[in-house]
Amino acid sequence: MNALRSPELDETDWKILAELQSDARLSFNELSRRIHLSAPAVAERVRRLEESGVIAGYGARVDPAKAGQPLLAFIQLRCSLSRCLLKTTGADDFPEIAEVHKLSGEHCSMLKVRAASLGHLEGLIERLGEHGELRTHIVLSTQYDDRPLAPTTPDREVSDSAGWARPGR
Amino acid sequence: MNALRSPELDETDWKILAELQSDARLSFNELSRRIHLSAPAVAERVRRLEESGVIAGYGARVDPAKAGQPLLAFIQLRCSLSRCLLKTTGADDFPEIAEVHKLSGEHCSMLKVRAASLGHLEGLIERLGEHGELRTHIVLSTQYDDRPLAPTTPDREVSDSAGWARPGR
DNA sequence: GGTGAAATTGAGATATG
DNA sequence: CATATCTCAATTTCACC
Repeated sequence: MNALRSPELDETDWKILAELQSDARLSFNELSRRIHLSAPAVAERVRRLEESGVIAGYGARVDPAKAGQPLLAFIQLRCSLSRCLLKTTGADDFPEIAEVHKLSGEHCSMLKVRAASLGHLEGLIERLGEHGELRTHIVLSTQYDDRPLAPTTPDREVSDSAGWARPGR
Repeated sequence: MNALRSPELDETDWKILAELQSDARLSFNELSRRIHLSAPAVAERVRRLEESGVIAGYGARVDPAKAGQPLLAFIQLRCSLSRCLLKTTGADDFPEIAEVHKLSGEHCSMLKVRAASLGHLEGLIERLGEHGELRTHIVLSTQYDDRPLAPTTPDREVSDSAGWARPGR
């Protein structure tokens, strides 16, 4: 179910990912033109990226505001350890929940929710309040939403092991 | 540049959006089959959804962990009002920033960032710290990430105006 | 990884029920 | 507005260099 080796992505792979993240419907022809490679070569790379799971899928990006849900909020849930949300009730009961992350710190969860109106958001918060104490941050505006994943600059990763040499030799 | 009327999305539109969010590469034929409509009708609806901006685009979903950036964190930035991030320095200098939201409350911003390692994250936090006091929440695990936008259940929106009747009559 | 050609597939338009 | 069919164009994929 997993790729064997670490999916080391080279520069070409990142070019492909950049193009495909901004337009999932590019044909191999067009894609090969943009990154200056032959179509079969690109197809092979894309196939590998899909199989290894780096590319998880292709989806339409829906503008929440244009779709009638202009309000965005982050909600921190401080719930008793095992009675967290999604254990007592599925998240399917809350279509307005876009993301759920388990946080370090005080056994909290971070929710990202969307709502159609302040009234709607108020009701949602009330329903969520039953699962624990919560702290709500209402978003006033969004500068960047879901920016495409870009390669990490390798020059800064060196400090990961705090400069220790490998014990090998 | 804008649609004239409010983009009232009916049930069929939401079916289309659901399918397209989970698979952006569906052909009109396949799509029409799934929602039980004719291909031309579907094509017309999709065209309208694109033109009105409800569908903002189509993109590949990249798995950050599989792409070498397994760490996720939320960072609240408490910066002096006008010297907020993205005014002194562009966000292009920070490829690891996935989202930037301006928050209500204490003039804060909410950042969502991804990193390759704890060392990488540490360096990022240091660099961000120059823009103001910050509070970091490291994500331990993610239950839901970017769930597809779903229609808001209309039964709860009624309470928006707190039950007041229209003054018309 | 590049090049070529053949086969499959989907888009668009038209005419009809 | 749904259906059917047709045509055209585009892309995928294969075999070989």
